Amino acid sequence: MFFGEYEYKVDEKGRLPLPPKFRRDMREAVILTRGTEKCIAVYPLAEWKRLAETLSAKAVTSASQRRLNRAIFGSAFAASFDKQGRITLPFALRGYADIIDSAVVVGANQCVELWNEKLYKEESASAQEQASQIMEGLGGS
Amino acid sequence: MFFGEYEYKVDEKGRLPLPPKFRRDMREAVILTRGTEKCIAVYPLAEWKRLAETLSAKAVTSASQRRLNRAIFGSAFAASFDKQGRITLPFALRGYADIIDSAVVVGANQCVELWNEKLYKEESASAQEQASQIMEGLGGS
DNA sequence: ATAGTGGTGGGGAAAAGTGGGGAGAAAAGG
DNA sequence: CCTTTTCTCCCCACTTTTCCCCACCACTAT
Repeated sequence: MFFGEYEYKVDEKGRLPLPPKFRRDMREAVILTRGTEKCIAVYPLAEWKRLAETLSAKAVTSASQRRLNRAIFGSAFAASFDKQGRITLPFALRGYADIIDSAVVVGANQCVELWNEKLYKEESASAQEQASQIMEGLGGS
Repeated sequence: MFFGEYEYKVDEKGRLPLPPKFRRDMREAVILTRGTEKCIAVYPLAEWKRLAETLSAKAVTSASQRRLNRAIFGSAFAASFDKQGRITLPFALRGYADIIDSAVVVGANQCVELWNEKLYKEESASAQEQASQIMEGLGGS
């Protein structure tokens, strides 16, 4: 289980360190994919395989099957840690998530998300607002 | 299992490099065919044989059998790697997929697809949307 | 104060991307 | 049928990128 929020620099070679706590649960390799929102999702290898199987099973027609394969496997990249605990972010994903020289690393339960700092602030602000509205409706404080 | 998305140049002789990770799983020769969508599908030889057998088994009448053979084997081309890890794309397939001087190489689980860059962006956008909808249903992120 | 842990940066070796040239085979024309 | 031309395939060389390792600085905890 991943949680917490950290900010790290991305160096000129596209390398990003992950918090030591996260590394321990990702000893081997990880899979990087496009997140549903404009971020990069990082899965432990085993976790991603389970997810991929689950998703593939949902497609009924062969046309949507192929599409799903493209979306799931096409946007997936393997990455491993160097001796300093960093992973190299593929250029395609950096462009998608708009991650240039720094990234916010967010624990999101099963996976870890990598965000552009500004985008993350907006996202978490609206998430906060949504949560507040729900609380209002519940009559909570 | 193939995954990831890469862009390579196609030189004047119609040669296209494949990512090293893909080559390892295609040690010998590969089969190129027209994809169902406007792309070129690349299968490892063994994988393609299995696929061809599976399809042939579905044909009941001899007429449909001949048709299938035409469709499957007619648009299939063998290709092998040169010392630099490149394959030469048949002109017929390049025209079909609109691949001129560059191509996007996409891992799609059992096979690899080759796309015109612009066409792939369109396709992957809608594929991504479809995947997101399915994920919503699963409650995943 | 010191040793250990973690973030940051850079350099060197190896691999991969790109382009061009030459030999052989196939095809076309005399 | 032979010659000539074109096309294809294979090999070689160069440039760029990537990967891995090492070193430095900051902070923390003992």
